[in-house]
Amino acid sequence: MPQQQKLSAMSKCEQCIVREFSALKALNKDELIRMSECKTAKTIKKGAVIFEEGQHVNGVFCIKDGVCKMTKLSPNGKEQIVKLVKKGELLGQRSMISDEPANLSAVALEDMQVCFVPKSDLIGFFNQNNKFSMNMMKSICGDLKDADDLMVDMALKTVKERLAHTLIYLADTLGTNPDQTLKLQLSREELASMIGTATESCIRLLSEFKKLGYIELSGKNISISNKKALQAVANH
Amino acid sequence: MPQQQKLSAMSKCEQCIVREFSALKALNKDELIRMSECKTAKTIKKGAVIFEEGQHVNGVFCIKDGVCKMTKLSPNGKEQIVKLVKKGELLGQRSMISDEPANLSAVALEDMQVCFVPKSDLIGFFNQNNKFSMNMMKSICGDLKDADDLMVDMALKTVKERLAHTLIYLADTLGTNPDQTLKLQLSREELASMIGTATESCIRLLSEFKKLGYIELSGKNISISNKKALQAVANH
DNA sequence: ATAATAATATGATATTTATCATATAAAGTC
DNA sequence: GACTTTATATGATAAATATCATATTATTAT
Repeated sequence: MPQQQKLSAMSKCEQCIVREFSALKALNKDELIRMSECKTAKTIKKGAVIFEEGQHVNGVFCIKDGVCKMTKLSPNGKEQIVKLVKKGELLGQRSMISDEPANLSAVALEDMQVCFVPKSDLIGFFNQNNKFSMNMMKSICGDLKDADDLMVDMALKTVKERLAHTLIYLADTLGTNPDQTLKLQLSREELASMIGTATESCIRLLSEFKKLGYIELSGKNISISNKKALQAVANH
Repeated sequence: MPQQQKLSAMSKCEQCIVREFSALKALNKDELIRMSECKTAKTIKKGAVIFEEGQHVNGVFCIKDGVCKMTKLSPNGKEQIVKLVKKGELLGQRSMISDEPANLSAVALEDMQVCFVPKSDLIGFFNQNNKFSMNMMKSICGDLKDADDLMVDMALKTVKERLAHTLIYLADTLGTNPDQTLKLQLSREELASMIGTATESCIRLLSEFKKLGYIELSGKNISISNKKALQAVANH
């Protein structure tokens, strides 16, 4: 039963690649074995909601595979993508640590494999492993820096600059396929809601970049053909 | 020598009001006494730079009195105010915890009284007092939530909405004088750089709010005369 | 396959916001 | 106090962006 075997291997945190990333890398073998026992593995289909703004999460999701978007709804019903979270990263820490309902919704952009670790168990690790707490704090500090930077970009950069920047970010952070297209496929609406603009404006600027020879478009696939030029747009 | 006495009282963390706010409230009397010995009290004049983007801070400033702005310079030289930090709050934690140069500059908006606590001493408190670490983490999580929310506001709200929101925020968070004017006096340029717009646009919208009877202006003094109306503008 | 639906694309126009110009008022400086 | 500089204010205009309309192309469902 190779299928069964695979599932059994999957369930051991001490053998999971994800343990080498995020704050989890501070956990020792014993702690990882303990985590194996308290975690719940889940498969999440593309488009499914992992948790929603306002919901109590009460634990952390550890992303083994896939990417999700963190979004917030404005009073007038528009959705803003605040950040993307990918393989190797954690989800829901802020809400868990603050003991507050989630501030953002998490929605899968691809099929995902995640493990849920309940708060009670994590608090145990916090108390007995200082390096783990410290790592978690550093990781949240990184998120804070990113959020501040993004806020400044929103305030000071034009939509065109933000689109150029976002395309480079998508290529650098989430990678490209052998044919150079971005691995993560976003709808134009999603791309627009990452950069904070109307879908039509986003489409128009993509067309413009295409005409200038900076990118290529075919359906949902986007590839960067002149990264230097895009970078120049992004930085001024 | 009442003056001398006052100074001596000021130097004891265990008697400082600020200890009741921020993550410091988790420290016990012994720890506060220890902190008194390692801290350095400083007076900072309005307009003075506390630390600058890119600088290594290597500790935390504890604000006993006054307000400062945290700013970031864009590549094209424009300054964005990312947040205000006031009495009772800490300054420089993110940079210290991440072990990175400061991401933002801190500039006094009023005369300030602050105490600097070196990193080495704080790390000691982190290691021996779990509640302190946890409080610090919660406080940074709060900052992260604020940053995310601000980012969404920048992306989805108009300049008018952001100005209305900011005026209410200034009144609620930093208070008003007996004559109803906002306690914190910002230049039009600073107000504009909080909401992420051109100074002229900010001035124009202030005039508009004045004409509508929402606010009153006299020099640098701003007072809110119709909070409900402003709130309505801010929320839609 | 074909119809129905949703996503992408592009034009026309309105709105918002920035920029440039200039006037007035306030605050520092000698 | 007169002068200089800086901040505030407002008009005129340009640029950026949103909105509405409509076509075209993909996707999905039957």
